[in-house]
Amino acid sequence: MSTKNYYLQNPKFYVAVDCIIFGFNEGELNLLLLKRNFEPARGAWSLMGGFVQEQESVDNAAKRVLSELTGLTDVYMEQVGTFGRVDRDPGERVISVAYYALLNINESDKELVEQHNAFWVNINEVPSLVFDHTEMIEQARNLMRIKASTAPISFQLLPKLFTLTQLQKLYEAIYGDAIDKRNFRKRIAEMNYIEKTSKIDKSGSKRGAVLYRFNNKVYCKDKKFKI
Amino acid sequence: MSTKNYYLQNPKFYVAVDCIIFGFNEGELNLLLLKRNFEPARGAWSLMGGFVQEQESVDNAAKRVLSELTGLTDVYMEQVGTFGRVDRDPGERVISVAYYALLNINESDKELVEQHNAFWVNINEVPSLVFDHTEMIEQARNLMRIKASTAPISFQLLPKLFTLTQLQKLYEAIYGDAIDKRNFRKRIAEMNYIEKTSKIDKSGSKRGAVLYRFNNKVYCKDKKFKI
DNA sequence: TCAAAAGTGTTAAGTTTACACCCATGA
DNA sequence: TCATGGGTGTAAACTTAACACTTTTGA
Repeated sequence: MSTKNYYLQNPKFYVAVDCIIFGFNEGELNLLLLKRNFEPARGAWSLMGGFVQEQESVDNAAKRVLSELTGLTDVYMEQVGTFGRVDRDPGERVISVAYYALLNINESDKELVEQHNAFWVNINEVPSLVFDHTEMIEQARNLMRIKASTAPISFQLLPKLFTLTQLQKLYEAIYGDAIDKRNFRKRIAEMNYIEKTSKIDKSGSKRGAVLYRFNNKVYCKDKKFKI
Repeated sequence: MSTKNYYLQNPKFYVAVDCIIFGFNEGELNLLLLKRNFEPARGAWSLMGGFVQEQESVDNAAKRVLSELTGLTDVYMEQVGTFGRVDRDPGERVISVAYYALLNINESDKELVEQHNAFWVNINEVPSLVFDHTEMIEQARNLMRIKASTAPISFQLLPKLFTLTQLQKLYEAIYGDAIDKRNFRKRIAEMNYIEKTSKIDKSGSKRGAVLYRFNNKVYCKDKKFKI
């Protein structure tokens, strides 16, 4: 068999990417979902997705699709997995690679989001979704939870300066469980790459809370993280 | 835009699966690798792979490809991830989904393995591989290590009856690190789904070692596992 | 009789959890 | 002056890690 035939005798497929986009605002973990104003499945809720093109890697397709919706580049993304059931998309056979993204809601382009008819939805109030998108979210959420407990990815969801109460609320939303304030702060105090600044946030309380910052350079020295 | 056009304007791709096949024998963790006697990259080492076909899911393609090489069905497999760099396969653009499989070497069909020019290679002595297969193995190994510490998947690599020394050697191979015998056995003793049998294995020592068995029904009751 | 693998408990160190009050401030 | 969120330490429970000798038996 020639090298050429080795490929030629096999079928080709549409390959898509779907993005599970996490955002955090006012103590709530949200997902950015589309209320589809296009076919197929017009009117239904879905993840933001798109097709892989000839001259882009699958990873880059995910970045492009995310940027089409949010205007953001350089966003933290991680592959969740590939969904390849024959009938997962009833219109055509499409193999889809899911990615999750973590971003700061306030940095996203609100106009673009509106144009796409996309909405931030509380992670505990996700509506029914097309195809296997519910399963994708489930897997993404589990992966993200595990990763967030062992690597400092949660800061992607926060502004550069944040209070410890914000950080704790975020972890409570990720884990879906309350965390003891003193134990939490004890653990944070041990990570010297979570740096106290001299700035105070007065928006959340009368007394004001110290603002902290994640210092990636310091983190890279030991790379130990556990919450 | 019509529903039809929605798909039609997009390109299609070859989609492959590649299998990272783990086996355990005589205290060693091995991978089943091909010394390719076919194009492309004839003569080079690679993972066993194959193309996804029209009427099969991606998961089923992985199962089929594994079974073509080993004769085995109902093997424990898990998706590692999708590798989609544009030039990852220099012959043609191919998007590949990697899976790892855990099986008992002695149950595999030795004739089929030989026909494919495949060999069991110690995991610490893996040769250079084609394309991005080295990276696939790296990821698979990490995933498997994490999974093996929190779910009873290691038994897939052992015969139905096994000694505690075998089990310990297996975990030492998975973690690449020595384990304290008494602490290990203490942990095993707490898992009452790892059942002592009345059988003795005399092959590994003069004295003989008690054979144990994994009882999945008992495991399913509490599903707690941690090694 | 001895070499080789099987089997067996205790203690110290470290980690995790539970828990309650004072502080600063703006309204 | 009081309601609100910010900030702080200790002790008990639990988990993990370190460690060495006796047993059995076939060669």
